[in-house]
Amino acid sequence: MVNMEDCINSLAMDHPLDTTPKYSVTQAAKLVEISEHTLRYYDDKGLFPFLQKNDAGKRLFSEADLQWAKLLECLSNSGLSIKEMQQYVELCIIGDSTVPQRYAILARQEKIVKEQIREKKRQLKLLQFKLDYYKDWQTRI
Amino acid sequence: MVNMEDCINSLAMDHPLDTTPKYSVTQAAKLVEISEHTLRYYDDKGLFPFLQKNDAGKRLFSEADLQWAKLLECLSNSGLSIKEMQQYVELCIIGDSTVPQRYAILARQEKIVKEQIREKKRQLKLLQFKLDYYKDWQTRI
DNA sequence: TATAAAGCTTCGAGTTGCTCGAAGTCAACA
DNA sequence: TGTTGACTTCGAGCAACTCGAAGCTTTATA
Repeated sequence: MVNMEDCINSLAMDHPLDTTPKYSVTQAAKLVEISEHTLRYYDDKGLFPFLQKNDAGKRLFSEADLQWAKLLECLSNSGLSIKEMQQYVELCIIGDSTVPQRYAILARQEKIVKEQIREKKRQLKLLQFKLDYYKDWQTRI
Repeated sequence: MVNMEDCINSLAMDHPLDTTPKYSVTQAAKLVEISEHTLRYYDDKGLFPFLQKNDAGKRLFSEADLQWAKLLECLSNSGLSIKEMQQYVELCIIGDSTVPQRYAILARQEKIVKEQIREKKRQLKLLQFKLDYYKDWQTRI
Protein backbone atom coordinates (compact mmCIF):
# COMPACT_ATOMS: atom_id res chain seq x y z
CA MET A 1 0.00 0.00 0.00
CA VAL A 2 1.63 3.18 -1.12
CA ASN A 3 -0.63 6.11 -0.48
CA MET A 4 -3.57 7.33 1.48
CA GLU A 5 -5.97 6.95 -1.39
CA ASP A 6 -5.21 3.27 -1.72
CA CYS A 7 -5.66 2.94 1.99
CA ILE A 8 -9.03 4.55 1.97
CA ASN A 9 -9.93 2.37 -0.94
CA SER A 10 -9.14 -0.77 0.89
CA LEU A 11 -10.21 0.01 4.41
CA ALA A 12 -12.93 2.56 4.28
CA MET A 13 -14.68 1.55 1.10
CA ASP A 14 -13.99 -2.16 0.83
CA HIS A 15 -11.95 -4.72 2.63
CA PRO A 16 -9.60 -6.53 0.31
CA LEU A 17 -6.56 -8.50 1.30
CA ASP A 18 -3.55 -6.36 2.00
CA THR A 19 -0.26 -7.95 0.97
CA THR A 20 2.10 -5.20 2.14
CA PRO A 21 4.94 -5.68 4.64
CA LYS A 22 3.73 -6.28 8.16
CA TYR A 23 4.81 -4.61 11.35
CA SER A 24 4.77 -5.81 14.94
CA VAL A 25 2.81 -3.79 17.45
CA THR A 26 6.04 -2.15 18.65
CA GLN A 27 7.05 -1.12 15.15
CA ALA A 28 3.54 0.05 14.34
CA ALA A 29 3.39 2.10 17.55
CA LYS A 30 6.59 3.91 16.57
CA LEU A 31 5.43 4.51 13.01
CA VAL A 32 2.05 6.01 13.89
CA GLU A 33 3.08 7.48 17.24
CA ILE A 34 0.30 5.76 19.15
CA SER A 35 1.24 3.66 22.17
CA GLU A 36 1.37 -0.12 21.89
CA HIS A 37 -1.15 -0.31 24.71
CA THR A 38 -3.61 1.87 22.83
CA LEU A 39 -3.18 -0.06 19.60
CA ARG A 40 -3.89 -3.33 21.44
CA TYR A 41 -6.76 -1.70 23.28
CA TYR A 42 -8.30 -0.55 19.99
CA ASP A 43 -7.80 -3.98 18.51
CA ASP A 44 -9.47 -5.62 21.50
CA LYS A 45 -12.40 -3.27 20.94
CA GLY A 46 -12.69 -4.48 17.36
CA LEU A 47 -11.43 -1.28 15.77
CA PHE A 48 -8.96 -3.13 13.50
CA PRO A 49 -11.34 -5.46 11.67
CA PHE A 50 -8.73 -6.51 9.13
CA LEU A 51 -5.70 -6.79 11.34
CA GLN A 52 -3.94 -10.11 10.89
CA LYS A 53 -2.20 -12.33 13.39
CA ASN A 54 0.45 -14.95 12.75
CA ASP A 55 0.31 -18.52 14.04
CA ALA A 56 1.71 -17.49 17.40
CA GLY A 57 -1.03 -14.91 17.83
CA LYS A 58 1.27 -11.99 17.10
CA ARG A 59 -0.41 -8.92 15.58
CA LEU A 60 0.77 -7.93 12.11
CA PHE A 61 0.04 -4.37 10.99
CA SER A 62 -0.07 -3.61 7.27
CA GLU A 63 0.38 -0.14 5.79
CA ALA A 64 -3.38 -0.01 5.48
CA ASP A 65 -3.73 -0.77 9.17
CA LEU A 66 -1.31 2.05 9.97
CA GLN A 67 -3.36 4.50 7.92
CA TRP A 68 -6.48 3.18 9.58
CA ALA A 69 -4.87 3.74 12.98
CA LYS A 70 -4.27 7.36 12.01
CA LEU A 71 -7.91 7.75 11.09
CA LEU A 72 -9.00 6.20 14.38
CA GLU A 73 -6.75 8.62 16.23
CA CYS A 74 -8.22 11.48 14.26
CA LEU A 75 -11.79 10.42 14.97
CA SER A 76 -11.00 9.84 18.62
CA ASN A 77 -9.35 13.23 19.01
CA SER A 78 -12.28 14.93 17.38
CA GLY A 79 -14.50 13.47 20.07
CA LEU A 80 -15.82 10.17 18.72
CA SER A 81 -16.23 7.56 21.45
CA ILE A 82 -15.05 3.97 21.14
CA LYS A 83 -18.65 2.92 20.65
CA GLU A 84 -19.12 5.39 17.81
CA MET A 85 -15.90 4.25 16.19
CA GLN A 86 -17.15 0.68 16.46
CA GLN A 87 -20.28 1.75 14.61
CA TYR A 88 -18.15 3.38 11.95
CA VAL A 89 -16.26 0.11 11.56
CA GLU A 90 -19.57 -1.73 11.23
CA LEU A 91 -20.59 0.60 8.42
CA CYS A 92 -17.27 0.01 6.66
CA ILE A 93 -17.75 -3.74 6.87
CA ILE A 94 -21.26 -3.57 5.45
CA GLY A 95 -19.83 -1.94 2.35
CA ASP A 96 -20.51 0.70 -0.25
CA SER A 97 -24.17 1.11 0.58
CA THR A 98 -23.20 2.86 3.81
CA VAL A 99 -21.05 5.51 2.17
CA PRO A 100 -23.64 8.28 2.74
CA GLN A 101 -23.80 7.45 6.44
CA ARG A 102 -20.03 7.42 6.75
CA TYR A 103 -19.82 10.65 4.83
CA ALA A 104 -22.26 12.23 7.30
CA ILE A 105 -20.16 11.08 10.26
CA LEU A 106 -16.96 12.49 8.78
CA ALA A 107 -18.69 15.74 7.81
CA ARG A 108 -19.92 16.18 11.38
CA GLN A 109 -16.44 15.53 12.75
CA GLU A 110 -15.02 18.01 10.28
CA LYS A 111 -17.30 20.69 11.72
CA ILE A 112 -16.28 19.70 15.22
CA VAL A 113 -12.57 19.88 14.42
CA LYS A 114 -13.05 23.31 12.85
CA GLU A 115 -14.74 24.51 16.02
CA GLN A 116 -11.96 22.91 18.09
CA ILE A 117 -9.41 24.91 16.14
CA ARG A 118 -11.32 28.12 16.85
CA GLU A 119 -11.48 27.19 20.53
CA LYS A 120 -7.77 26.41 20.64
CA LYS A 121 -7.03 29.80 19.11
CA ARG A 122 -9.10 31.46 21.84
CA GLN A 123 -7.11 29.55 24.44
CA LEU A 124 -3.89 30.63 22.81
CA LYS A 125 -5.00 34.25 22.95
CA LEU A 126 -5.80 33.96 26.64
CA LEU A 127 -2.39 32.49 27.38
CA GLN A 128 -0.65 35.14 25.32
CA PHE A 129 -2.61 37.87 27.05
CA LYS A 130 -1.42 36.57 30.39
CA LEU A 131 2.14 36.19 29.18
CA ASP A 132 2.10 39.78 27.94
CA TYR A 133 0.77 40.88 31.27
CA TYR A 134 3.54 39.08 33.12
CA LYS A 135 6.17 40.46 30.76
CA ASP A 136 4.83 43.92 31.41
CA TRP A 137 4.84 43.28 35.13
CA GLN A 138 8.45 42.13 35.06
CA THR A 139 9.69 45.22 33.24
CA ARG A 140 7.90 47.48 35.73
CA ILE A 141 9.74 46.25 38.80
CA MET B 1 0.15 37.91 48.74
CA VAL B 2 -1.83 40.40 50.71
CA ASN B 3 -5.30 40.17 49.32
CA MET B 4 -7.44 38.42 46.82
CA GLU B 5 -7.58 41.35 44.47
CA ASP B 6 -3.82 41.50 44.17
CA CYS B 7 -3.63 37.81 43.64
CA ILE B 8 -6.33 37.58 41.04
CA ASN B 9 -5.07 40.72 39.40
CA SER B 10 -1.62 39.36 38.99
CA LEU B 11 -2.99 36.03 37.89
CA ALA B 12 -6.32 36.21 36.23
CA MET B 13 -5.31 39.39 34.48
CA ASP B 14 -8.39 41.56 34.01
CA HIS B 15 -7.92 45.03 35.41
CA PRO B 16 -9.54 45.97 37.58
CA LEU B 17 -11.10 42.70 38.61
CA ASP B 18 -14.32 42.69 40.52
CA THR B 19 -14.07 40.40 43.52
CA THR B 20 -17.58 41.03 44.79
CA PRO B 21 -19.38 37.72 45.24
CA LYS B 22 -22.34 37.63 42.90
CA TYR B 23 -23.16 34.41 41.16
CA SER B 24 -24.42 31.05 42.32
CA VAL B 25 -22.77 27.96 40.91
CA THR B 26 -25.65 27.58 38.43
CA GLN B 27 -25.30 31.14 37.19
CA ALA B 28 -21.52 30.87 37.04
CA ALA B 29 -21.76 27.62 35.08
CA LYS B 30 -23.91 29.30 32.46
CA LEU B 31 -21.68 32.34 32.23
CA VAL B 32 -18.41 30.46 31.75
CA GLU B 33 -19.93 27.43 30.01
CA ILE B 34 -18.40 24.96 32.41
CA SER B 35 -20.69 22.47 34.13
CA GLU B 36 -21.75 23.03 37.75
CA HIS B 37 -20.28 19.64 38.56
CA THR B 38 -16.91 20.59 37.18
CA LEU B 39 -16.89 23.93 38.97
CA ARG B 40 -17.65 22.19 42.27
CA TYR B 41 -15.08 19.51 41.49
CA TYR B 42 -12.41 22.15 40.84
CA ASP B 43 -13.38 23.95 44.04
CA ASP B 44 -13.16 20.71 46.02
CA LYS B 45 -9.67 20.26 44.59
CA GLY B 46 -8.69 23.69 45.89
CA LEU B 47 -8.53 25.35 42.49
CA PHE B 48 -10.62 28.34 43.61
CA PRO B 49 -8.55 29.56 46.55
CA PHE B 50 -10.52 32.79 46.92
CA LEU B 51 -14.02 31.58 46.24
CA GLN B 52 -16.41 32.74 48.95
CA LYS B 53 -19.30 30.95 50.56
CA ASN B 54 -22.23 32.47 52.38
CA ASP B 55 -23.41 31.40 55.84
CA ALA B 56 -25.40 28.56 54.37
CA GLY B 57 -22.32 27.20 52.62
CA LYS B 58 -23.46 28.37 49.22
CA ARG B 59 -20.67 29.17 46.74
CA LEU B 60 -20.54 32.74 45.49
CA PHE B 61 -18.55 33.43 42.32
CA SER B 62 -17.19 36.90 41.62
CA GLU B 63 -16.23 38.20 38.19
CA ALA B 64 -12.64 37.45 39.15
CA ASP B 65 -13.59 33.85 39.92
CA LEU B 66 -15.24 33.56 36.52
CA GLN B 67 -12.08 34.78 34.80
CA TRP B 68 -10.08 32.38 36.90
CA ALA B 69 -12.40 29.54 35.88
CA LYS B 70 -11.73 30.39 32.25
CA LEU B 71 -8.01 30.20 32.87
CA LEU B 72 -8.38 26.85 34.63
CA GLU B 73 -10.34 25.55 31.66
CA CYS B 74 -7.66 26.80 29.32
CA LEU B 75 -4.86 25.19 31.31
CA SER B 76 -6.80 21.95 31.61
CA ASN B 77 -7.53 21.83 27.90
CA SER B 78 -3.92 22.44 27.09
CA GLY B 79 -3.05 19.35 29.08
CA LEU B 80 -2.30 20.47 32.63
CA SER B 81 -3.39 17.91 35.21
CA ILE B 82 -5.35 18.78 38.34
CA LYS B 83 -2.16 18.31 40.35
CA GLU B 84 -0.27 20.74 38.15
CA MET B 85 -3.06 23.27 38.38
CA GLN B 86 -2.94 22.90 42.15
CA GLN B 87 0.76 23.69 42.00
CA TYR B 88 0.02 26.73 39.88
CA VAL B 89 -2.48 27.87 42.52
CA GLU B 90 0.18 27.36 45.19
CA LEU B 91 2.54 29.59 43.28
CA CYS B 92 -0.15 32.23 42.96
CA ILE B 93 -0.75 32.19 46.71
CA ILE B 94 2.94 32.52 47.50
CA GLY B 95 2.99 35.76 45.59
CA ASP B 96 5.01 37.91 43.26
CA SER B 97 8.26 36.05 43.82
CA THR B 98 6.86 33.14 41.83
CA VAL B 99 6.03 35.14 38.72
CA PRO B 100 8.97 33.71 36.74
CA GLN B 101 7.87 30.15 37.52
CA ARG B 102 4.29 30.91 36.55
CA TYR B 103 5.49 32.60 33.41
CA ALA B 104 7.43 29.47 32.52
CA ILE B 105 4.36 27.30 33.01
CA LEU B 106 2.21 29.51 30.80
CA ALA B 107 4.93 29.74 28.18
CA ARG B 108 5.17 25.96 28.05
CA GLN B 109 1.41 25.65 27.70
CA GLU B 110 1.46 28.25 24.94
CA LYS B 111 3.86 26.06 23.00
CA ILE B 112 1.66 23.04 23.61
CA VAL B 113 -1.47 24.83 22.43
CA LYS B 114 0.34 25.97 19.29
CA GLU B 115 1.32 22.39 18.57
CA GLN B 116 -2.25 21.27 19.30
CA ILE B 117 -3.50 23.72 16.68
CA ARG B 118 -1.06 22.31 14.14
CA GLU B 119 -2.20 18.79 15.01
CA LYS B 120 -5.87 19.77 14.71
CA LYS B 121 -5.16 21.19 11.27
CA ARG B 122 -3.57 17.92 10.23
CA GLN B 123 -6.65 16.08 11.46
CA LEU B 124 -8.87 18.46 9.53
CA LYS B 125 -6.88 17.77 6.38
CA LEU B 126 -7.24 14.03 6.82
CA LEU B 127 -11.00 14.33 7.26
CA GLN B 128 -11.29 16.61 4.26
CA PHE B 129 -9.23 14.23 2.17
CA LYS B 130 -11.60 11.42 3.03
CA LEU B 131 -14.66 13.59 2.41
CA ASP B 132 -13.31 14.56 -1.00
CA TYR B 133 -12.69 10.94 -1.78
CA TYR B 134 -16.24 9.99 -0.82
CA LYS B 135 -17.64 12.88 -2.85
CA ASP B 136 -15.65 11.68 -5.82
CA TRP B 137 -16.83 8.16 -5.28
CA GLN B 138 -20.46 9.23 -5.17
CA THR B 139 -20.27 11.15 -8.43
CA ARG B 140 -18.70 8.18 -10.15
CA ILE B 141 -21.57 5.79 -9.53
C1' DT C 1 21.60 -28.38 23.75
C1' DA C 2 20.41 -25.68 27.61
C1' DT C 3 19.15 -21.32 28.89
C1' DA C 4 18.52 -16.74 28.85
C1' DA C 5 16.74 -12.63 26.74
C1' DA C 6 13.62 -10.21 23.82
C1' DG C 7 9.24 -9.46 22.23
C1' DC C 8 5.16 -10.45 22.09
C1' DT C 9 0.41 -12.28 24.26
C1' DT C 10 -3.89 -11.84 27.58
C1' DC C 11 -6.08 -10.21 31.49
C1' DG C 12 -7.25 -7.67 35.37
C1' DA C 13 -6.43 -3.76 38.15
C1' DG C 14 -5.36 1.23 38.61
C1' DT C 15 -5.69 6.24 37.14
C1' DT C 16 -7.58 10.60 35.66
C1' DG C 17 -11.02 13.75 35.16
C1' DC C 18 -14.98 14.17 35.14
C1' DT C 19 -20.26 12.93 35.65
C1' DC C 20 -24.13 11.47 38.03
C1' DG C 21 -27.44 10.72 41.62
C1' DA C 22 -29.01 10.26 46.30
C1' DA C 23 -29.83 12.43 50.57
C1' DG C 24 -29.83 16.47 53.20
C1' DT C 25 -30.07 21.73 54.12
C1' DC C 26 -31.98 26.09 53.61
C1' DA C 27 -34.68 30.18 52.01
C1' DA C 28 -38.81 31.72 49.91
C1' DC C 29 -43.35 31.66 48.93
C1' DA C 30 -48.67 29.89 48.70
C1' DT D 1 -47.01 24.88 57.44
C1' DG D 2 -45.73 22.65 53.72
C1' DT D 3 -43.82 22.47 49.33
C1' DT D 4 -40.72 23.94 45.86
C1' DG D 5 -36.27 24.76 44.10
C1' DA D 6 -31.56 25.67 44.28
C1' DC D 7 -28.04 24.54 46.56
C1' DT D 8 -24.82 21.32 49.57
C1' DT D 9 -21.72 16.91 50.34
C1' DC D 10 -20.41 12.45 49.36
C1' DG D 11 -19.73 8.24 47.15
C1' DA D 12 -20.28 5.58 43.09
C1' DG D 13 -19.84 5.11 38.07
C1' DC D 14 -17.72 5.82 33.65
C1' DA D 15 -14.61 6.39 29.42
C1' DA D 16 -10.38 5.84 27.69
C1' DC D 17 -6.58 4.77 28.53
C1' DT D 18 -2.31 2.97 31.25
C1' DC D 19 0.19 -0.27 33.65
C1' DG D 20 2.04 -4.58 35.23
C1' DA D 21 2.09 -9.48 36.07
C1' DA D 22 2.36 -14.01 34.19
C1' DG D 23 3.03 -16.78 30.32
C1' DC D 24 4.32 -18.19 25.54
C1' DT D 25 7.53 -18.17 21.35
C1' DT D 26 11.41 -17.24 18.90
C1' DT D 27 16.09 -16.00 18.71
C1' DA D 28 20.76 -15.48 20.49
C1' DT D 29 24.44 -16.94 23.28
C1' DA D 30 27.30 -20.25 26.24
